[in-house]
Amino acid sequence: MDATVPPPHSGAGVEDGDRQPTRIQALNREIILEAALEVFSVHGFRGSTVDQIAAHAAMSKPNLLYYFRRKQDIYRAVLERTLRDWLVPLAAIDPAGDPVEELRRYITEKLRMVAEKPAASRLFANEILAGAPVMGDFLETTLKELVDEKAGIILEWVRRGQLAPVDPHHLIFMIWATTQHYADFDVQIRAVMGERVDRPGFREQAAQAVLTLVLNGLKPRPVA
Amino acid sequence: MDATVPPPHSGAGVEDGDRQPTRIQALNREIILEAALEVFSVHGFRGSTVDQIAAHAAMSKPNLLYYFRRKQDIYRAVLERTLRDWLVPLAAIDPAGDPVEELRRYITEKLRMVAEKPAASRLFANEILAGAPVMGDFLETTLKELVDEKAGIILEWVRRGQLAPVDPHHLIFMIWATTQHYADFDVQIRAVMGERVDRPGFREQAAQAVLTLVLNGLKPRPVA
Amino acid sequence: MDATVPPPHSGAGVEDGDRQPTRIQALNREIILEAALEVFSVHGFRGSTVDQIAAHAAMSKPNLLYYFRRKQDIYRAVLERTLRDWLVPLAAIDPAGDPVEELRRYITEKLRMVAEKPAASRLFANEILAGAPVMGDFLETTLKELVDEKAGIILEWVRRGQLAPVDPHHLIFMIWATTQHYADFDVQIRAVMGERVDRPGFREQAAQAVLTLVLNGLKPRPVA
Amino acid sequence: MDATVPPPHSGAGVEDGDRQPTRIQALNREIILEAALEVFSVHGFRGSTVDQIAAHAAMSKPNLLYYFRRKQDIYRAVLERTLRDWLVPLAAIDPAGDPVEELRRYITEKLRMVAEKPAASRLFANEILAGAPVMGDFLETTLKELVDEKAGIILEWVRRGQLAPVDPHHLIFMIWATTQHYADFDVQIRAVMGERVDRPGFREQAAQAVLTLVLNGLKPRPVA
DNA sequence: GATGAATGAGCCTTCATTCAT
DNA sequence: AATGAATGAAGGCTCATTCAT
Repeated sequence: MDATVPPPHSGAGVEDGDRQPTRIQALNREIILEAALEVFSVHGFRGSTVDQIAAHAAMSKPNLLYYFRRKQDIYRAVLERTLRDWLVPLAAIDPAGDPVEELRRYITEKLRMVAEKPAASRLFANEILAGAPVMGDFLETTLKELVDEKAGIILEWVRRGQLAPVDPHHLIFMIWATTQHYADFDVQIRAVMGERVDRPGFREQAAQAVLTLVLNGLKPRPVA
Repeated sequence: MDATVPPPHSGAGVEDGDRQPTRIQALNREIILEAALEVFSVHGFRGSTVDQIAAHAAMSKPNLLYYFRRKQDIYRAVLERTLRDWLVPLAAIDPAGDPVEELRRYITEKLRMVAEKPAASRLFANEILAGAPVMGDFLETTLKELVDEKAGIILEWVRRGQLAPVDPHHLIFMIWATTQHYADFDVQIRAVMGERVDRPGFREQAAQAVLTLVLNGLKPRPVA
Repeated sequence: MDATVPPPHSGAGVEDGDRQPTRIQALNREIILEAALEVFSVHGFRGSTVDQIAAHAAMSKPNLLYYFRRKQDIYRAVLERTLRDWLVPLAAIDPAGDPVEELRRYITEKLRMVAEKPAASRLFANEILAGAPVMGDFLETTLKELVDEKAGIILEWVRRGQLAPVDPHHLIFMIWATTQHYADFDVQIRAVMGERVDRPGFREQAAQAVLTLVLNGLKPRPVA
Repeated sequence: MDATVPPPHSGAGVEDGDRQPTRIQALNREIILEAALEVFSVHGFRGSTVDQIAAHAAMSKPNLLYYFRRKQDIYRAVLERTLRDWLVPLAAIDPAGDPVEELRRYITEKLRMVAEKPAASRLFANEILAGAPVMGDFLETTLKELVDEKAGIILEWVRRGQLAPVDPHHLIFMIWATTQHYADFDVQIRAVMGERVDRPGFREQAAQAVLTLVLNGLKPRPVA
């Protein structure tokens, strides 16, 4: 409708040039992303409103949009930022290490992350439930490559008899499922467990259960 | 029966009087619930629109609202209906049966249900991620009671040495996590596994992996 | 962001299928287009608001948008509808007729149309001033072809000595300019002429002036 | 001079005090007005944004508003400035000169101005189409007086038989219409004429056509 | 039973304008 | 003289819901 005129907003906003962000910019972006994580992780993209995020960030809506021009931009930013951290523990699996030990470390680390930032886990869950409209590419490229690599390592361990014979991909899925479950289904767990969830030691107890089941199932057994 | 006064009851529409629903009414309600499941399971309650559901049901929006007066009513109905089926396999765990066999049956049954109606699993996931605003009560009452009961059974099995020492609640959570994961994170699994997902045998392979890990982890081991 | 779900609004609105419009639909669309003409012709596309149009149409904004889903759609509809009528007088120029008489008829007809629907003329003026973002294609195809055809006729008249030697395109532009001026610059004319504008006979006087100048300038003159 | 109290005058910004504008101030005002002309002339007042103007002026929005505190102020300034020049050729019509020659000069001069600053012409057109909300007063006073005066001169020429009998006001309108048309409807003319518009000689050709038609129509004719 | 028509409330986004530096 | 940051007030459009037929 308007090809003759430069797009609006070209003289404003924060994402314009490539200038270094000022201190207040960095701070506010941080605040916004934190707030957005909180909101998006509960209601998903479509169910969340910019108003909610602005309220969480204690910021006026237009000011929030001064930092991220579109709701999508905020969403993408939170998602990407969290994605960066998310794969670190998996990537750290060392083919030269002891199989069971490596897996134990991976699971433990993952549980720690999930306990520390359950909202991040829920954000992913929501995105994937919605069909991964934004994260789709990432899943099919970066994630797939990493998983395939690590699956290869696990397969090798199995071949060498260092692990019970298990399909490595499914093993990885199971670790994801069990570790993230404590964040994603937190409400359900609280409903069932009641106050026990907040007692000290609950996290350790959960970790113990996950490790016991997964690792015991993996340890090569004497032929019986 | 004055038409100018809104009907006093909540679930209005067709459920009004005490008349039996006609065949077409029952059919349409069925169609709507099926459509609603499809839509809500992807976008959650807030992210879904009545329009989408109406479109899926190939029905006009006012007609749909004739059967369920409010979006919430549809949501609640589809949720409740699915809940009824959902707990059957868990409830079926028999204290008198063989522990490993009972668990194997439970897991297998759960995987079958999830594979057959993945949308139902996603509907729950969405509801719980959103904080279980509707299902909350159910979780804290019906579900909790059932889980506690079954946890008692498992605990007894452990005491008797029929199972490795595992916290029964966490065991149940892990079974939930791993079985539902294949539905809830389907998109991710497809992204990572590619076409393999649609090959025959994939489901069996997944079942095998879940069973292997969980059950092997549970079988009482020789003192080593 | 949402490729997995059919586009919203698919079950609503009026433009959906190819069904015949009901009587009330036709009526309301008419009312809306009339109101839109009034508003767009004054403020142009970007300067007009859907609110204004709705107010002019004595209709709520969402109801208006029920008939035309986007502001653009309304604009395009008014424009296209007016375009249809706009070229009729030009198209009617008959190569077999008397040149001066044909032009007189054209000018007179154009003045009549402009006097009857000055808003239509202003709508065009606005669209063209804005760079014809919507009408551009039409100008370069339909209009150009028609003008070229009629220019050919005029040129032939000139060649035969039936008209003074004038570039036919420029002649057409001048007729457009002078006839539309009375609508487009109405405010200015009123400011300068005061009440005289509303006196009976003003229109005829204007027509006389236009005809006198243009046609006298065109009549072939004795070689002097 | 208290900084916490808003300045009492309307045209604030740099025009504040009685200080002479520095060189850079004058320059920037010039740049802004030039940019504003470009933008307002295309989209009109309501359709234009301060952002667009700032972008055209390669200036930050707050800085622009430092020079003109409100969008209206810029608009008014650019309009008034252009108005000053606009009437010069009309004012120059000399009652003592040769009628046809005077008109030829007026038309030629007007065409030159319009060709040189088409944006100015479009700015007027937009303002008048919008109902002359800002220029209204000017039209009813200054312009009307000038036109009336010149109309008197023309009338006298007609009376003396130096011009064909034409209503002088309408004659002036026609000259305005035809001369400004080439700027205001430039897009349309380009669409119809194609590349010919940019060929050398096009302007002269247009001038010739306008002069031929208008002046031939005016030359007193032998009684026929 | 079914649907066309209508609307208040809300949501994303833009924009003129102000504030602080 | 200049700019980053902030905001109230729209504006376009969607959506759940109601009304009338």
